[in-house]
Amino acid sequence: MNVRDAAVRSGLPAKTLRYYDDIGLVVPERRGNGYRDYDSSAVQKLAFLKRARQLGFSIDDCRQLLSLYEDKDRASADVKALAETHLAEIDKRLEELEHLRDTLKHLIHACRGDERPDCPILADLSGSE
Amino acid sequence: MNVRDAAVRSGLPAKTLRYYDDIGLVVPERRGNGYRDYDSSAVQKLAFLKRARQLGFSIDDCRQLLSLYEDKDRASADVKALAETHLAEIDKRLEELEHLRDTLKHLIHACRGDERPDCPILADLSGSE
DNA sequence: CTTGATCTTCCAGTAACTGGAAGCTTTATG
DNA sequence: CATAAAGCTTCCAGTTACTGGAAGATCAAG
Repeated sequence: MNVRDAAVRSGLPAKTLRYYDDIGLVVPERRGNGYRDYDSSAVQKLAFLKRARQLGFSIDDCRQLLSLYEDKDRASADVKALAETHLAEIDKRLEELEHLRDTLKHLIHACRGDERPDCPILADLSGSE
Repeated sequence: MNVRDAAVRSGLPAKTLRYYDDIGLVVPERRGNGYRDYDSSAVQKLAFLKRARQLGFSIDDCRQLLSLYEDKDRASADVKALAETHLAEIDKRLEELEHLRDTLKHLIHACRGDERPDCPILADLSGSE
């Protein structure tokens, strides 16, 4: 099947399929005319990737997940370890963002937001607390 | 003062100062030998930028914040509006990440993580629920 | 046979730096 | 004073994961 159809079935843009081909993530067969030819297993991998990306896994993580997915002798422990590492990163990012949000909320709350120039937000940024 | 000293005082890497110069964010004077020459007001702006970046503002936001900072006739409402927009983006990102985290946690919890191949994480990714 | 839709590759741009190379200037040392 | 080390300069490439667009080949329809 052509790239467009594979794109529709996998839910990814055709551009992304070409990109995944370029980086060797999902490499389809080629027809005589040079067109990419995706079979159902390729489409399945693409859908897998879409979901994995939605879960925030990096392309590198996806590469490993994909090879675990295809390895019928895998240990689920390896998958779990990958996911746990990823979860830890998300948790870290969450903490950072929450801290950011709290600080910002605090500053915004303190700012009158009128036509006068004095502003606690700018004061904080300029380090003059 | 040279780029290194300005870097130390502002808390940013010298590379970043050169970058900020390139993009016209903080453009120092130049000495006869071509060396950048930062004065204390430039260092102040750099420190301001460091803090603003720490709060997650984009470079574009920083540009506006900086011009508001320098505009003594500014309205604090403008600063507040910028910050509120930024806060909304952070809140959105937080929701997304929290959703991610919950899904991942759920999947990880369901995975035995032993040497056997069956794995709910891969099952979810492959769409076979 | 021509038109229009798809396909191909390749280049550039995104955000905000960071690392490194090649080369000039200044500073420190013998 | 000569020289070497340190610090400065510019410029190019790489990072992440695509995305947009141009130029050109191919295919399907009428």
